[in-house]
Amino acid sequence: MERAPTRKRENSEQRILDAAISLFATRGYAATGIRQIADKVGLTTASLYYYAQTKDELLLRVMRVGLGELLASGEEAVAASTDPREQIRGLLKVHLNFAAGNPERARVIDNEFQWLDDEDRESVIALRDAYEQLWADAITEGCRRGIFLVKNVSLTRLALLEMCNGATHWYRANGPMSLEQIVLAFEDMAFALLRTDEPLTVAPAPGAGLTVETAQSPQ
Amino acid sequence: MERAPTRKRENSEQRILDAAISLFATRGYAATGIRQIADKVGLTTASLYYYAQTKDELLLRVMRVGLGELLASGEEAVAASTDPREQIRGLLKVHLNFAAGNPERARVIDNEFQWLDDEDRESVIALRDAYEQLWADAITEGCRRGIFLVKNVSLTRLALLEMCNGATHWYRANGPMSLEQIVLAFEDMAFALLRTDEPLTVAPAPGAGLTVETAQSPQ
DNA sequence: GTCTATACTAGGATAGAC
DNA sequence: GTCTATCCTAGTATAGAC
Repeated sequence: MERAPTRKRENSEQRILDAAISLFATRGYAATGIRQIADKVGLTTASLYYYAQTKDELLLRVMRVGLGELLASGEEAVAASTDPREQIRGLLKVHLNFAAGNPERARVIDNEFQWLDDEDRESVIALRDAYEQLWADAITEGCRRGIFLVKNVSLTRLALLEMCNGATHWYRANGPMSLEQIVLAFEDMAFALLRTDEPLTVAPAPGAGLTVETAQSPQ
Repeated sequence: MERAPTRKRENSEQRILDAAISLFATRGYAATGIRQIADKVGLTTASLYYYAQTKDELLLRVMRVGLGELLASGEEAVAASTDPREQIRGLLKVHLNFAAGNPERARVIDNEFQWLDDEDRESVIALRDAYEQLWADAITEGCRRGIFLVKNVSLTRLALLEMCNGATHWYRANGPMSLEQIVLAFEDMAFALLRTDEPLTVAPAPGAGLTVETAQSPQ
């Protein structure tokens, strides 16, 4: 029937979620009051309850939507190539775009899921695990083919993701490095990590043959 | 005169700090009530105020002590050798021992300094910066000598530290990897990161100007 | 859809007895 | 050194008018 209420609803709904993201990111979920959210949107607390029945429903929605997008983008990136190197490149781009493109939302998703109740947390962690599995699969497949050389897939995956998430702490849109430059820099670091060090542990004599292992099969 | 009050005081004081660390780590500073701290120690909230005049004085003490220890250990590790590789090895060991040896305290130090007032936060960040500078100096010196090859010292330092801090999230004392094994694995990853891929394809002219950026914010 | 008004709980902090 | 008792503020959430 009438469209006005719907338009209005979508407006306030999104504004409430945006305000929640911003406050959850800077003050943490627990320290954020619904009064603050309401103030930021320009509504009263009572009005918030028209859109969400509890405070943690807001958090849940932020996480479900965000992780859903991340997972979808990740799956798309992985599907774009069968070459593990290209898959990692794609995942890096997706992850850094996500982390730097909306660092507040990324920080909330990263840090606040302890506040969800058991059931919700489980469903959110399932999304996160599915996403991390994309990385694990690409790394494992790269190792299987001898393109990557890592001793411990899980440790490497954690190091890579942790490294990328660091960007949510220091990335600024108007900083000295563009997002493209950052992606390139992280590609360098990621591919450095994806080769085990052992073949390199002998310090190269300067000037002498700086033989660097290129990606090659172990046989 | 009497020693009893002193002994008593030191006992409760440490117990209060330990309880605060544990609660700040699992629930966050803002979501932790002084009533919870008091309950955990077995005192009343009024008694807490005998030891600390405000809640954030507890947080400040945790951070000052912790970062002070970390900085001292870091300086010791760096002083133990002039070889940047050994310095990095020492810093890795110090950092991982700190992060895994008391992950709760490490998480508090890492995540909660936003709650300090401006003056206290400044002094705490100065400690953290001094510690991070140890890493930056070791990396820079390694690059100067042509031992390390990194494009961006700050980005690499951040990636390394972020990677290590990840251990506070997943390390368990009774997990499948011992702390020694983890240190070794991180040494591999760290030294992999400290050589960028690209410059290695060209043998660096030894001693010649391998111009390396000095420490600065990565952006 | 948004409001006013309000219920109820828990927060940090203090005074003063023991 | 630790307590009881209490102040005041801010928290989430709800009822019901408009």
